[in-house]
Amino acid sequence: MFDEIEAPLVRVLEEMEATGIRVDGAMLEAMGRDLRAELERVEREIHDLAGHPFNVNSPQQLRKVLFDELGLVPSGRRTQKTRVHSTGQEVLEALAAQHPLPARVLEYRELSKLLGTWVEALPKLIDPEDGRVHTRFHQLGAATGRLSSSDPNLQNIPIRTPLGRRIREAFVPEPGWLFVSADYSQMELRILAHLSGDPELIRAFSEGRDIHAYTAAAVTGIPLEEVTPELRARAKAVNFGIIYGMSEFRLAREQGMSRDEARAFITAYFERYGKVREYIDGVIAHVARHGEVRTLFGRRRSFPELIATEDGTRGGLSRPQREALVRQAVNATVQGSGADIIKLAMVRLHARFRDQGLAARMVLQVHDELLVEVPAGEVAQVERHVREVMESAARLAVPLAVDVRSGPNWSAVH
DNA sequence: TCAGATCACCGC
DNA sequence: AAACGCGGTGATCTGA
Repeated sequence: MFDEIEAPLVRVLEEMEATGIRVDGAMLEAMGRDLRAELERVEREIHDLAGHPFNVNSPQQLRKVLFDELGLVPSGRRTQKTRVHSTGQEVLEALAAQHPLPARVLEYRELSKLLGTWVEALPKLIDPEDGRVHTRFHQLGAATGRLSSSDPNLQNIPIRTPLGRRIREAFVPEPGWLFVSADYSQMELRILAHLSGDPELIRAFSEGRDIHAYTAAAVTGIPLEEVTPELRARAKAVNFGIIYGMSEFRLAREQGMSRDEARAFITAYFERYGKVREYIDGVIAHVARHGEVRTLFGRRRSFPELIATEDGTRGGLSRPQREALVRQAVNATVQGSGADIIKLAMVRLHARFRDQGLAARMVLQVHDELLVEVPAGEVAQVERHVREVMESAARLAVPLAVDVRSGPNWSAVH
């Protein structure tokens, strides 16, 4: 782990930080003008609906307007520390049925988030020397072995909404260069298939299936062709939820199912993917004995509090505390193995570019994606090298599939 | 003016 | 009592 991955990665990250990534400041300034105008319009609508002005950015003031003044019925969801009524996204979506204001607030929040966190912040961080933004990569920024990124964080640039995606358009290569983006397809589920050895999950990936649709069919017994988008979305939630140790409570809440339906779905999942259940139980037993878990390549994360005591007590932890640590331990094997694999790929890809005399250079890593800035004439070669290096970084029981695309900005490659 | 807590929300 | 893992950032609020 240290000699072959972390030690050589130091220089790779150092070079990526020094290289930075080019950001089109003028484009963001123009977006900023549009967004500010739009934000003011939405803000006026909100104030009209409330009957008076207030700071929409203040959950405290918003709470007062929604629940005291307009008399909307709270959902029951409370905030974490102060246990007051939440004004979070899910709550506002539900409240939208009662009054037009919550939907406007959701709109306001999207605009204000994009404007404040990226559109206004990024231009200030462009180095006037080279027109590029130089993030910091923290090699062990996450407890699982993942990188983190700060000042600015370039691992959480928007992509989900159309407006958000426009921010990615401002990330551009040098004139005459292109971006090549490569991302591991369903990386963590493939790792789970490998670690658990589950034959059904392995078959799905080996046959190149749409894993969420496949799971939906496998769990319900419905033929693959008859899986509806809604059913597929539920299966997708379960596929991810398994990696995170999701409860039936949350699945039910988020998918609009009853507790019984959610429980049945999860039960059916483990009946179909039995080795996944065994794998999770195996990790839990291992950490109870050794107080640590290991990833595919031997990275360790310590959980001393989870070592089983002689008398079977929980070592001073409440049940929720212990369960939270167990979820962390199980997830760390999967997420950490993903980190191992992409970090090794980065080390090898850097060496490959050097050995092949290519000018191409890695500029970003976003957990399962590498973004490379490439002279136009090298694109075809680099695409081949990137795919080859990433796909062969680990030999798993399933193929490690990589999607590779090139384009003129960071939005165009997705 | 500043630090820390809180809430909310962006990504994988 | 809590309920899905890993991060970072901005706005607000509070108190020094």
